[in-house]
Amino acid sequence: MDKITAVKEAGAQGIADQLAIAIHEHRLAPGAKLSEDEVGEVFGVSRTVVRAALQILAHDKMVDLKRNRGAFVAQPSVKEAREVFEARALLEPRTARSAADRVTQDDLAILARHIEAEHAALAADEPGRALFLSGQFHVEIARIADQDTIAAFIAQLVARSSLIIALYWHRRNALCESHAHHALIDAFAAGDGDLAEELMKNHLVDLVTSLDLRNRTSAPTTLREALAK
Amino acid sequence: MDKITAVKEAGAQGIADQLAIAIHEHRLAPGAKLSEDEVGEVFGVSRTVVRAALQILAHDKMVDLKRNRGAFVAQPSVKEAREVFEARALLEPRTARSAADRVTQDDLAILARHIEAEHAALAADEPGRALFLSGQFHVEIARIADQDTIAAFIAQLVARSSLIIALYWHRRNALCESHAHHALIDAFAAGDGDLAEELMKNHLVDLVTSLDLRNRTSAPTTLREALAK
DNA sequence: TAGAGCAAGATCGTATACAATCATGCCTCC
DNA sequence: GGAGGCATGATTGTATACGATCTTGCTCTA
Repeated sequence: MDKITAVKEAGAQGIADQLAIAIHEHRLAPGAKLSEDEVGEVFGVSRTVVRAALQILAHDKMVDLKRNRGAFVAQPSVKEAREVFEARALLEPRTARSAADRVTQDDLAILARHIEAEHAALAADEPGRALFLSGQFHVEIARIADQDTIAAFIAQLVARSSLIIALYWHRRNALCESHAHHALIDAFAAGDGDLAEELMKNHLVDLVTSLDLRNRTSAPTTLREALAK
Repeated sequence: MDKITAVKEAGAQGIADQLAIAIHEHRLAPGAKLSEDEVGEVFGVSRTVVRAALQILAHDKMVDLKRNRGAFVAQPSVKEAREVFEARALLEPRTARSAADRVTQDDLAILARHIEAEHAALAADEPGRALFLSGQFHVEIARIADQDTIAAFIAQLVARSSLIIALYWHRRNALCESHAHHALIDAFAAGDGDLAEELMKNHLVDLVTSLDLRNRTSAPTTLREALAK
């Protein structure tokens, strides 16, 4: 309730942020319908501002806007999933290197707190929130590199990655992420750009290989899949 | 008139596209005001859809939305300009390599037509249109690489580059672009990914060095600049 | 005469009302 | 009994009206 009034003051962007976090934390599953009336009622605003929020999310590819049908949480296809991680592979390693060159003690403390919060979320049995924080870790690195433009791209790609993980997650090794992030912090602390770039590259490869991206389950195959079973 | 009715059917995205092209072709200068009423009257739609179009452009950083003030064509800062070309340097060379591996005869013909149209625009004394086509050449390469996600990023970066060029263009050597693009086509035709990647890398460096990004003229310095003169 | 306060105009932000479109269930006809 | 068509309900698309905020020019006072 308190959160909602704060959101109302922030306008459409605030509502978009709240919805994005809910999607990011897997509290809204891919394919879920976001009715304008319903969302508006929840946040206590009219459809006008809800529509603006949904447009923001649609532009970030987090929801699909179907004409005269409504807004649905996006269901990235296998091709889209590959493309997202392809883009991350181009952007993030070099950005991690830049971050290693510019990182400050304050930045290191912030990153450490991120990991701490992630562990706390896992301990509290909130895996969705842990995943969200794990993603924010990557965005924070771009911020440290002082690259706002690239950071915006990475933020979008991380959010889409969350949807991809919701759809295609296969291996259940939640711990590997933390180790990779810890190793990155160590590389930052040592100011080792080469190592940071390499670690990030490998970390992204690990992420992709933990997914099941064989071309069987495409986006609009839900009904066919139910049939096959 | 004919164009406007077509846009009206395309809705907000159509209006956003038209405005984006006008900005891209330097027919709308950085800082120009885009009044909702005025735009709505021009396209024959209400403010509702105009607002949606302006939001799309704002999300792509082509217009600045100032609360209770209105929408203005963006004026990228020097920092933003550097960041845009930094991002392009990360994305485009590797994408050019992928394109070289996947290019077809049809693709080569399309690229050739792009350059042809660019020359025609220059001959017709439409340098803005030539610049627009020159940018689309880069987007087309991402499309050839079959990377829709990266292509969307590059499209945004190219559009922002157009604003940056409008603000910071220095050297007046319009021909170098065509040569670089011709060389890229040759590399594609030869299927030489290494060469394509290197050519694109150098091409982007050339673009940056043709700009004057010394930190004197920041975004909100228009009045101070007028004073100094 | 210069500056501060105020008021009027313009423009944006939001809500609501109406129109258009699509999905779904029912009815009729074959 | 099944399939096609139609009507109804729900939901989105668009326009318009009203309220909030900012700009700007005027006036009054020191």
